[in-house]
Amino acid sequence: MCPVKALCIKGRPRDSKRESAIAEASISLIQEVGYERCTIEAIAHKAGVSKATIYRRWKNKAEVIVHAISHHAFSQTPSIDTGNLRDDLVELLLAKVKVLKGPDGAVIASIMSAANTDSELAKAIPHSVRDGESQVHKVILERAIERGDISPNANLELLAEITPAIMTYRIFMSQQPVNRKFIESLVDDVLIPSAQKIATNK
Amino acid sequence: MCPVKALCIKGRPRDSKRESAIAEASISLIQEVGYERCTIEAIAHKAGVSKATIYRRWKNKAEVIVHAISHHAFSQTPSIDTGNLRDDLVELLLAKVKVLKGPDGAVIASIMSAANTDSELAKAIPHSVRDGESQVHKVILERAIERGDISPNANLELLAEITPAIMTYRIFMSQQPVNRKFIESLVDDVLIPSAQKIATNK
Amino acid sequence: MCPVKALCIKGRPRDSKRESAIAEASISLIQEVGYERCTIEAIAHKAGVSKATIYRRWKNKAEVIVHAISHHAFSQTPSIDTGNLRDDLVELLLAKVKVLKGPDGAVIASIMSAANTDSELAKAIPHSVRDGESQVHKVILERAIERGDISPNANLELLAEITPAIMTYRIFMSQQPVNRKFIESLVDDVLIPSAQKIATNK
Amino acid sequence: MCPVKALCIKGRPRDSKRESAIAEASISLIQEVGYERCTIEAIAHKAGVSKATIYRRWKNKAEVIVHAISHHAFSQTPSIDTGNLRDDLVELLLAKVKVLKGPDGAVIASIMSAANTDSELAKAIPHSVRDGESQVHKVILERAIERGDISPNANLELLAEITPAIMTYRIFMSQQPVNRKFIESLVDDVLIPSAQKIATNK
DNA sequence: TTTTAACCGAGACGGTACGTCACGTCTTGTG
DNA sequence: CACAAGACGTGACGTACCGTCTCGGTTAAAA
Repeated sequence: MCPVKALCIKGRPRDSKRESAIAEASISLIQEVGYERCTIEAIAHKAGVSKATIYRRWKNKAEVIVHAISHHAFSQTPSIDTGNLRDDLVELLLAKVKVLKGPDGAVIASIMSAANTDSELAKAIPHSVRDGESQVHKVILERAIERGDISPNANLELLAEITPAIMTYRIFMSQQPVNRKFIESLVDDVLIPSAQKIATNK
Repeated sequence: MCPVKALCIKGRPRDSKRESAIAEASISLIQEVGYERCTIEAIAHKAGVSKATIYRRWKNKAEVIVHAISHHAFSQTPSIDTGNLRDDLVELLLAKVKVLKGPDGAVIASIMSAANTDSELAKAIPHSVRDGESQVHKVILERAIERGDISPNANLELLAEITPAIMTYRIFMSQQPVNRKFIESLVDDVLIPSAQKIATNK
Repeated sequence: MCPVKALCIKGRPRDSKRESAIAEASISLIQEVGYERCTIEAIAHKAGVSKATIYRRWKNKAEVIVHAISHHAFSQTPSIDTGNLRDDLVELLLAKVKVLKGPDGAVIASIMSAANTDSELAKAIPHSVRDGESQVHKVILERAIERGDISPNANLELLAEITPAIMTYRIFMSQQPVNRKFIESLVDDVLIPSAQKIATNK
Repeated sequence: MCPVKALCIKGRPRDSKRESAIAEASISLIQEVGYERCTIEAIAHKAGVSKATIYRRWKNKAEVIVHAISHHAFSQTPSIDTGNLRDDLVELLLAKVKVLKGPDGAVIASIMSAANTDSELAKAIPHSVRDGESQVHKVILERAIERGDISPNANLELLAEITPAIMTYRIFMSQQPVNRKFIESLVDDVLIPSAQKIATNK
């Protein structure tokens, strides 16, 4: 007999393998057909799972997607070390564009849809996205600090936020090209000056 | 008889008043109930128009919205003149946040939905958004140039693109707060250093 | 475990009460407003059922109606016994006219619409109509045989088919009156001679 | 000046060629695609005419069809003369079946639809159908009278009505076969006994 | 000859019903 | 209880056809 009533869960326990199957199915469906045509029924079928099993765990399509995204290992930008900050940043951004235009791009785009529908829950998503992204940023920037390429006044967090913001904006909203030329001007005209700024007159 | 065959339009001409009625109805519905609950039937009813009249012009709900947005006059940020660049920018960004969180915020958010579904046509949208936004930017920056506050090396277009990008990202995607503190650090740590950068090491 | 695989029905079984509710709703709507104004949505609403539930079972409005009709118990002509064949037949036909002009008339008329659209499935309908009709016929004719009023050469099935045919034709197609005078001449000039015919010269 | 006001018709007169073009287009569309898919727009297009021109003349689709049918020359059964009544009738009915199963069959079937929808106006239609059909009947029957094959008591009109009724019923409603065997039993067991009946016991 | 009024083709328009699709819930039998 | 299967109510979608209307342009009788 179960001594602690509240912990005594009767019946068949949930199979945790289902969670991951559903998450994987969701992501690959988004990559294949896009968010709009990624239906719950299709996810269920692809995951070899029934709809009830999905809705027993999450109350919404949005939450299903949120969970899938937040457990998705986004393709990582490779570690970069050219020896100087400027070229490190350019290479990093070029690598990021490649990711955003690859299969994970559709996933990122779907975040934006989900975010609109489900503003409350969408809050949780970008952490995972940002966390992954900022890792490489940090390495590059820390190396630059050691070299003395970056002013101690620099706002590193903000710098790490600007790049995904402007690239997402260009690629998914204004549909403008994000080529090497644009990236170089972004690095030379914004990121480097900001990283090297002398003092705040605040 | 019509002298120029190609110009001789047969049949009852489309009533352009319908187009604008539909566009207005779409926008105000998005503002009232959001993109998801803005149905074609509701638009038709509000515009005093039949569904057929809508689908005769656009093949999709997405295209209807795209058209509506691209013809929408977004609320403008007021003209600002504090006398110095830094405060101009802070005031400008504060005003923009207000807009993005007001009724037009829902409209902007809906752009992101439409953009996913309708990547081809979505290209046309942001022009209207950017064009409106960049106007005030230009005034502020030009005034700063006259005062000598901005280096001739500054990349003004890029500067004008960063602000909407990061604000949209924060508000609609990462759901992070966009308060005075954040805006000030954005201005002081990124925009000003970039505007005043001395030379390109390219 | 289900021992017989083929009989093991998975998933929630269809609720057969829905079928009958839909059929009843269809028939009563046809009786009330006629075939043309009997919409699927109205049927669904009257049956307390959703459109999807209807379209899950039948692929067409026509098939819905076909099913409804083929499960409808048409109002029966009462049993008749005047003691002689001639008057039995006259009374029977008068009773039938009454039925065809009553609520079931609209239903019979709708058969003709459905039959045009849905020639394949319409085959199934008239069984129900004929089966009900022929019952009373048989009783009358068998009694007449016992009395010796009918020649053993008579083609009883054909006789039983002529009356609904000519009455349907008159009422629904040529819109001619079907009054007592017409019925008497039909009985005296066609049915009785045919029933009493002496021999086939074939 | 026009002396009789009522007769004074100004403006471009209606082109009567349109009426026939519309009627022909209607009939051939019914023959090709059936009543259900014979739309006003298709008729207009096929007749090289605008919808307005159609609705200027008739207020309904039903009336358009009614007019077309009532001006349609149904394919005639050929004149028959085998020398005896029984074989004349059999040949006649076989010829009629052929007609009903040919292109005009669809037209006849459409009458039934129109009759249901438009009970008021449908009254006018069958005259044209019956008139054409009864012609051949009459010739055959009159010849039989001359030969003395038919009793002077026979109800010829009723006889002429039974055949189309039962054949229409079989072909379009109960979908039963109308083959030579059925036709012979109809002639031998019903038509001939009725035609030769000795006296009315009325 | 000019005016006038109805005709005509084309196709926009409001309306109504259709048949489809996805969501999220519910109901079976089975493990 | 979990689970697969799939029925169910709901509500929006996009389509099709009806019958009306509004254009520019034509045609024949009336003035």
